[in-house]
Amino acid sequence: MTGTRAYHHGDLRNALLAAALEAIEEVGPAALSLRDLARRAGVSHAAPAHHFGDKAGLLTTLAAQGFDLLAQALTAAGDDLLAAGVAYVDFAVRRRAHFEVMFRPELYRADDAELVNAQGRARAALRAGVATLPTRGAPADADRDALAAWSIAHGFATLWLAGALPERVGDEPREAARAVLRRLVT
Amino acid sequence: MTGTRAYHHGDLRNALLAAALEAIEEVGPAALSLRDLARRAGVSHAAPAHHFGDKAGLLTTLAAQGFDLLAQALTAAGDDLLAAGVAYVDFAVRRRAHFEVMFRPELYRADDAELVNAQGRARAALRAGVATLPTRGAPADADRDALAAWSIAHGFATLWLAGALPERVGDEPREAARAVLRRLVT
DNA sequence: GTGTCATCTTGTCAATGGCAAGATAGGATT
DNA sequence: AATCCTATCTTGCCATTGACAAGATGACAC
Repeated sequence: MTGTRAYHHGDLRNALLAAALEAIEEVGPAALSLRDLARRAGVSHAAPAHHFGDKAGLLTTLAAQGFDLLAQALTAAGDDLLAAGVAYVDFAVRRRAHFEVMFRPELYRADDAELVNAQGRARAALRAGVATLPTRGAPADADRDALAAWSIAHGFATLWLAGALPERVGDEPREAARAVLRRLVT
Repeated sequence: MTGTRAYHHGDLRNALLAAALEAIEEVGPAALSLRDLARRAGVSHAAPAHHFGDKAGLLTTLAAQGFDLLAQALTAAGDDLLAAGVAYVDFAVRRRAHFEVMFRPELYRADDAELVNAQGRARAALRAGVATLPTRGAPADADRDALAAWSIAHGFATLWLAGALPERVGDEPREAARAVLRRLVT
């Protein structure tokens, strides 16, 4: 992979993004070091700046990528709300680096056009899943139901990632999430 | 407040903690700068190290303080689960700096004794509130119910803090939280 | 009055982000 | 084929930061 091409890396942009995902899984998005990424990719310390401007630029790209991947994952989960919730948690755990960046807007440029578009796609996919939830009470409660579903999935995912959950929950996020989400959905 | 006492500040430790809370609300816990805190308190750049060792030490103190405050807030909310959930969200919003540190364990020393104790108190207060939830199905579901309640409150709180919620949710976290939590509790 | 110790300062070093200026290469134009 | 052109990458630099070491100061005990 790391063929030492002289001067021109060939695919530095993607190599840096891949290295960033690795590094974020190790030390978190805030402690990310552009110079470390450059070392991992075998280029000089200033090379990343050309492709992303600054650290916020790189994280903006990752966040947009993340919202896009989340939209895909939710869409693939289909119309079943429970399945969508499990897919949400599964996404957070398997694409941990992306997920952690996505919900830390102080680290990236939240007004980036491509990012905002990807956010819209993810939001739409979320709403599509919630539409199958039997409305309790007035139909105007749809918004609240959507929020409740998003909240419980998001809360479980972040607590899982933070290591805040008791051990007896187990090490299988999908199963544990399904059991918890069922409490709201059924 | 900032009386320029020569050499001995008098209450530097607390002054630094207060400055840290301010700074975290402005730039987040990861971007916290010990030297900035020193400047805010009017002392030299190395003064914080004496009281907290390093940055992780200061954040460990804040996290422990936060779990303690959360335990108090949940206890004060009483036995009503809905009230406890609202108190949880209210805590996250009003004590944002504490809350953000608490759930970022990579920033502090998670094995600190005082911290672990405070975590235990918060956890106990949480469980006490959940005990009032009518168990659905087998009694062994109590754990799942507790997790579900914690997840939905935590998720709503973090989404609120991340600014991820749509504007139509409003600007009153307590009311919005009550509406969402009711979906699970009732 | 003296000693002792917590508190705080000054000085230093390595690492980082970001900027500026320059070097290189690959492709387009002629 | 020769030249230009532009994206890509490098080297060099500076300010900021966290952390450490050594020293200065003053409060308090005796």
